[in-house]
Amino acid sequence: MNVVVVPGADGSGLLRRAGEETEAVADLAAAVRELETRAGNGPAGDPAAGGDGRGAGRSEDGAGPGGRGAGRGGAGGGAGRWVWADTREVYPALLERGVRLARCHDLVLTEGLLLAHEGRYGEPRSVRAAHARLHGLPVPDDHEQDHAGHHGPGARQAVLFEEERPPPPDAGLVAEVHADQLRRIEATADPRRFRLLVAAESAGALIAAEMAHDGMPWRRDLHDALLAEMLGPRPVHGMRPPRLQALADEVTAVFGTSFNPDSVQQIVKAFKAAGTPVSSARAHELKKIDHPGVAPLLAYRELARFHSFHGWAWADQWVRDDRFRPEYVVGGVVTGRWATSGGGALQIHKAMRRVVVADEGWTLVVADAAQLEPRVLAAMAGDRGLARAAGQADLYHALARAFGGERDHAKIAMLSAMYGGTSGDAPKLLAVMRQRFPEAYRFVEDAARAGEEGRLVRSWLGRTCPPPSARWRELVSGPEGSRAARDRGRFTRNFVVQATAAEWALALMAVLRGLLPDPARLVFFQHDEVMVHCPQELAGEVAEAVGRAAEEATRLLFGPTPVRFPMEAVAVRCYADAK
DNA sequence: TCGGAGGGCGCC
DNA sequence: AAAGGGCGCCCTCCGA
Repeated sequence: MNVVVVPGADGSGLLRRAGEETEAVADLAAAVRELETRAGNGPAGDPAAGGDGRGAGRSEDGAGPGGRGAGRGGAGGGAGRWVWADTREVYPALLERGVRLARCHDLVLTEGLLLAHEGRYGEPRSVRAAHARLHGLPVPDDHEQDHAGHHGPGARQAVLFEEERPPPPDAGLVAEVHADQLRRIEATADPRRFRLLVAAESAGALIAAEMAHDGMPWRRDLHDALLAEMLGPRPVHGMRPPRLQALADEVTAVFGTSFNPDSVQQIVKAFKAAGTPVSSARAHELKKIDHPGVAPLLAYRELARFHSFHGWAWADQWVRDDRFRPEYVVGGVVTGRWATSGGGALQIHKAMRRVVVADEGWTLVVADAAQLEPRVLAAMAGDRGLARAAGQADLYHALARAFGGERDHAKIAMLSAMYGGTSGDAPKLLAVMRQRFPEAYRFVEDAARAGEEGRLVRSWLGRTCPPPSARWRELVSGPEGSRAARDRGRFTRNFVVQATAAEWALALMAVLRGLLPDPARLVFFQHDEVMVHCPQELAGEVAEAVGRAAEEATRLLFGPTPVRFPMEAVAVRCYADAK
């Protein structure tokens, strides 16, 4: 049975079960826990669990979402769900109380998916807005509480705008919007797929909150040691670290005293004055010329980037108690990939992986989907030849013969087809692809054509791309029109593949979450890669769950298909040791 | 003083 | 002739 939840002040809230009156409860977490347990989703957490984030990642947090029986808590199930406006407004507080839930329906995320599908991309997604649309009333703007701008743990508690926030909608209104969404889902082109999309997106919202709660293991002592090794001792605020200053001095000595190595303009000007002009200040441009300033400048830039992205200040803000807790934004990318609103979790430099170390007696199970996007294309397009190759562990190797025996040529052909590449050997290789894999070729070409003509495209499950802007429509009928059309064609061409790959990954995580034995926890997700933190003795079981989740995600999306989605999991003590 | 644009580059 | 998808983040620069 579905239960509507509206959070109130001081841990209270409203609950409304289908067909019943709204019930006000003083302790929302306790009431939710009680109902979740009764619904057979397993213990929803230990009442004694405190709010200590680090401890919560360990053991006293109680069983997860139904423990190992909660496979149905994944993306598929049609059983009861918690229905609420926005997972980010409800779930973190429940997690603090040790409550974990199997399934939810996130109305704001779903509204976004539905609006886009209905060709109304970008309209306000709030429950109030949805309700107003439903009744033909004036639609309020989304009250932007996205917390972007004030980053850092605790930003969510920022009281700055507390006064201006409208009171939460009543539970009846929420239930009404939910019912309307269910109707609209049934009206989509393929309701089964769209239901799956909504379930996966909502599961993603739960997972994102849980990962922020549990945090990724992050050894601050190792991080500090790494920084000291690369940059020297920590400087006072605003100063360059010693190693960085030394490189800056070196560059300045070459170019003159007022030279700022962070200034692109000055770099280009300086190389021009030196008689070695460059078309840009990019590393690969600078590497082409012979000048004594190049080496120290590039070394400076690399270190400077490290200092500002992953330095002491970053760690102060994002790492606490040896846990990195970024803020994920589910569906933050138009293709359905996640984004982050702080912490840069999806751009963590590979060199930082050596500070990601499992707790004592625990291990990290790391798995990534190999060659996910071409496999997704093979499955979507129903191309027999490509699907046969995608049945192999190394898709590009299996394709090599079709492209004259060169694995690299097969790879360039596939990437060019998916990204719209046309440089180098791409045209020649795409001609081969068109001949040998006509359905796959046509699939991406059709998507590109749709984009060029200003039409919308959809992912496999029904996520819909944004419409072209008014500016684009202007441009496309002007003198530079073909350029604008091509750009949008490349976007839609890539959208269908990237968005479906994101769906597969979401489904994988949703299923995996339900299969994980307690107290194993998902702690990191990056597009096609997941990390689970678990006691060493569970590593084998977790690795096996990853494989099963990949198979189940494939079955949920594509049904029977010869395409394989290999997901090899390795158990490592340190992230840097994975692959 | 602040915000946006653009460059550059890390991740997928 | 060249031409490549999606992001976030930090920096400089420039104009309101």
